Amino acid sequence: MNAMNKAAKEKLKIENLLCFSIYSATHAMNQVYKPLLKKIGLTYPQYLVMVALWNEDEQTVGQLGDLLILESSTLTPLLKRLETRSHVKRQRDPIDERKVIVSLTQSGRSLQTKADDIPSCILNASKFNIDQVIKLHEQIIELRDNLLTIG
Amino acid sequence: MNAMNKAAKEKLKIENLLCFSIYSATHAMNQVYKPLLKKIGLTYPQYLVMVALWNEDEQTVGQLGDLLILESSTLTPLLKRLETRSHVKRQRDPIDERKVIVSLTQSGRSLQTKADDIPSCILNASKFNIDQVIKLHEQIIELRDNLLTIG
DNA sequence: CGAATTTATATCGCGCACGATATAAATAAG
DNA sequence: CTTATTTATATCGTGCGCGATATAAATTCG
Repeated sequence: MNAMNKAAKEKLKIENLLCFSIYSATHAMNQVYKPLLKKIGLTYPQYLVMVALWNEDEQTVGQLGDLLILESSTLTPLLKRLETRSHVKRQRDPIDERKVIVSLTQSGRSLQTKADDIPSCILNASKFNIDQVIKLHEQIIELRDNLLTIG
Repeated sequence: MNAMNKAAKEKLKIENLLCFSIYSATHAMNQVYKPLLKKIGLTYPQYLVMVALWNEDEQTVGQLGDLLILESSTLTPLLKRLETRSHVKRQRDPIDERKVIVSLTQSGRSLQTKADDIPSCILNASKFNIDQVIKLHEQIIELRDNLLTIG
């Protein structure tokens, strides 16, 4: 192996690590969220759905899927679990019966207050300041959107 | 709500988005890897194990778990699937029968060549240059390790 | 209008990922 | 040496997450 190949290999290795760092950062993040969310009986993906609904109530499965970048095959069972715990209601749109409108119940709305301190706990755990967080966030969004626009 | 609270809410919202950006970036990354890995019949977590073994053959389940930050409850079934496809061999350490040593088969070694071009494909898809990748990688590793050192 | 196509959600199968627990080997303690 | 504890892996149950497919409503096209 010549120097050229070796340098190329190094580059590829570093790039490889980026994907692994994101992959393992997701798991780490989940570990921090888990005990906080356990108190209010939510998983992280369920929490994301609730955050989406707290921001804007009465969204269709499709809208939630577009926002969270998840398929109906992921959302439908998740939403059913949230419905079982009576945090959300699922009902067909009377105007377009193909759509299912997901809305908050009183129980779902009351969860918001209980979840209020979670973001600050996560920020503390990250040990990053706001500027770092904003910059990192922007870069990751850019990376993500680059990856998503392959086709 | 006063200005103070509003500013605080904004901060928390941005921080919230960081976690979501990492979460969705992981999914985006998986989408790019999937067609590339499909050609050689691996999933992304399986690919990570193979990369680990290509770097250093004959590692225990525990060593792989430490490296990839995964539990035995995740690795054992995954390694069994890799064994079924005859990419790896699993055998108890004769010196310490609690340990299971995972080693590459000829088939597993031959996969490395077939996987050679994957890292460059991912780098291209990211549309990032090496310097960006290195910096982003370092930040994410720092974030991840901060999150992992809560206890 | 009526058939073909598109759109929105749901179902199914498979592979993670982890917490809780089990099992068995190795080590420590008495 | 025997018992207790620790260590390493495996098993089980639950919840994602997605591709492939199904179903039914809405829209388009002839």
